[in-house]
Amino acid sequence: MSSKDTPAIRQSKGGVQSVERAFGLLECIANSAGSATLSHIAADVNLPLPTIHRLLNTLVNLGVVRQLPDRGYALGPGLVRLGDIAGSQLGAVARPYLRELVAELGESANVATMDGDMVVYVDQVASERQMRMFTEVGRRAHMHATGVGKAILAGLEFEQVRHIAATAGMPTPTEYSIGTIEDLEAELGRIRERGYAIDEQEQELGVRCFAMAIPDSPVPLAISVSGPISRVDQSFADRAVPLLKDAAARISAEMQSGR
Amino acid sequence: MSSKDTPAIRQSKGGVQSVERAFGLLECIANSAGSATLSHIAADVNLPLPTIHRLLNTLVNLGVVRQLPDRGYALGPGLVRLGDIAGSQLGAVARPYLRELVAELGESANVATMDGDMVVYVDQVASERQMRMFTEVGRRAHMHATGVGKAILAGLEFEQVRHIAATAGMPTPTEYSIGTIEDLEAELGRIRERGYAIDEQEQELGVRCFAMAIPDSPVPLAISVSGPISRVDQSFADRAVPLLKDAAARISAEMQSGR
DNA sequence: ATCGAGTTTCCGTATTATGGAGAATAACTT
DNA sequence: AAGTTATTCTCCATAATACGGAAACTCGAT
Repeated sequence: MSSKDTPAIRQSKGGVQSVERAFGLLECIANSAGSATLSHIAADVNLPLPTIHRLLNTLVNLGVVRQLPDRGYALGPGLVRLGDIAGSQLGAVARPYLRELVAELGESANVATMDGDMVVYVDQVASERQMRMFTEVGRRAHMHATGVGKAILAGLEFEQVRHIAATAGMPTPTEYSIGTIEDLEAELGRIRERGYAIDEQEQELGVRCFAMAIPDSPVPLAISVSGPISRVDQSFADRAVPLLKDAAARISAEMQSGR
Repeated sequence: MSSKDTPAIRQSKGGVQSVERAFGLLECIANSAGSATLSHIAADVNLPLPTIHRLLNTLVNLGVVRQLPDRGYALGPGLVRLGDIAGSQLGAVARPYLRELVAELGESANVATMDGDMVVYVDQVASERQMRMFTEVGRRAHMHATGVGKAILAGLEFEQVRHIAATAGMPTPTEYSIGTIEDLEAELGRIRERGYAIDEQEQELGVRCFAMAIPDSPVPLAISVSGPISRVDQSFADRAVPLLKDAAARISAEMQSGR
C-alpha cells in the first residue's frame, strides 16, 4: 500500500526541513511493508534522488535504517530501541499507581495506549496470585475487543471509531466479543455513561476486566485490572471502580504537571 | 545517570548534521529516564540552546517528542509506532518459521538482534502450553547470559566480544551464568564447533534454551527455542537442532533476497 | 558484450540552518 | 507581594550547510 493521498512531507514553518524530511522517509519506509527501494521512496515523497540518498545514508549510519543486500532500505534496530524506551517511559508514570492497584485488589493491572488502529500494552504489573492474567508488554490487540481499547474508543468521535473499526476489522476472539459497529456504538454509549469499560470475556473466555481512560492525557491512555471471573465479580467491581477512578485522576494530574 | 562518556553527537562525514543532531537529542532524552529539560539536554550534547530548541520543536511537531506541561521533553508516541513497526518488520521475515518451530516442538520460539551491546528480542511466538516461556518483545538482555546473545557473539571477532563484555558488563543472573571473559571465550569456541548455543539455566533457573545465529544476516540475528528443563531435554535437542538449522538457513536466504 | 534502469558520487550554488543577543516567561528568594 | 535569577523562547544577519543538476557507476537483463 504505497499511500492514500501522498502525504509528501509536512513542512511546518519554523521546523528544520532536513529533520522533517528524514522522518518523512522513515514514515514512508514504515508504510512500505518491509523494504523500500530508493526510487520507490522517491516516488512517494517528492524529492530528488541525491537528496533522499544522502538522508538515508545518514539514517543508516545512525542505525535507524538498515540497508538490505539488494540495496533496499528497511527500518533498523535503533528504532526498536528508541520505541521501546519511549513506550516504557510512557508506562513509567503509571507504574506506581498500577502497583497500588495490584496491592489493593490482588489482580493484574495494565496500561495501554492507542497506536494506529490498535491498542498496545505499554506496561503491566502482574498479580502475585498463582493463576493470574498476564499480558506481554508490547502486545497489540484490537480495540473493540479489549477493556482498555473500549475505554479509549469511548473518548473519541464516532467518525474516528468507525474508521478504526473499518481499517483494523472487528474479529471476535470469543463468543462474547462485539462483532458489529452498531453493537460497539451502543457499548461505547454505556461506557461513557458509567465512566468505565467492562471487558466481559470478550478477549478471552473466563476473563473479566475493568478499564478506564486517563482523562486529558497527551496520548490516548487507559488502565485496567483483570482476572478470572470467579474472583473478579460484582463485589470486586465495587472495590475496584473507585480505585481505578482515583488512579486515573492521579496519573492524569501527574502527566499534566510534567514530572 | 546522565551518561558515561558524554557521547556528544557523532558527526560522520557525508551525513546531514541536523539529522544527526536530532537523533542525538532523542538518544539523550532516552537516557534521561523520563523527562529532560532543555538546559539539561544542552549540558549533555554540546550545542547552543537556540539550536536545541529549534530541533526539539521540529521533533515535537513530528510527534516524535512530546513536550510536557512543565516544558520538559519526553519521547513521544510516534517513536513507539515506528519502533513497533521496525521490530515487526525485522521479526516478520522470521515469524512464519518461528510458527513452524513452535508447531513442531511445542515450545516458545524467539528472534533477537543485537542493538549496541545488548540483545533485544524482536519477535516471539509463544507455545500453547500452560507453562511456557515468554519474553516481552523489545526486552533487552545481556548477550553473554542468553542463548541468542551467545549465538550472535560466536559470530564476532573476539576483540569485539571483549569490547561488548567490557561496556555492558557481565552480571550473573543465576549460579550457572558465565561470569568471566575467559569462560565466555571458551564457551563461544564450543558454540562455533557445534553450530548452536545452549543456554543452560544461565538466564533463569529451570529454563533451557537452544539458539542459532542467522548466517549472513544484514543485522546480527539469532533464533531460539526455550522451555522448562523437564521438557527441553536431550531428546528435545535431537529434534530441535536440525529444525533450528533449517529455519536459520531459510530465514537467511529470504533476508538475502531482500524484501 | 551491450544496453538501460536504478544507484551513487561530485561539486558549485544559494537556500537553509545557525547561534549571538535579547525579550519573555517561569521559578525562586526575601 | 515585589525583586531577582534561571530558564526558555524569538529575531535576524551571517555563512556554513544541505541542496540537487549532471555525470559516473553498478548491476541485472537482453
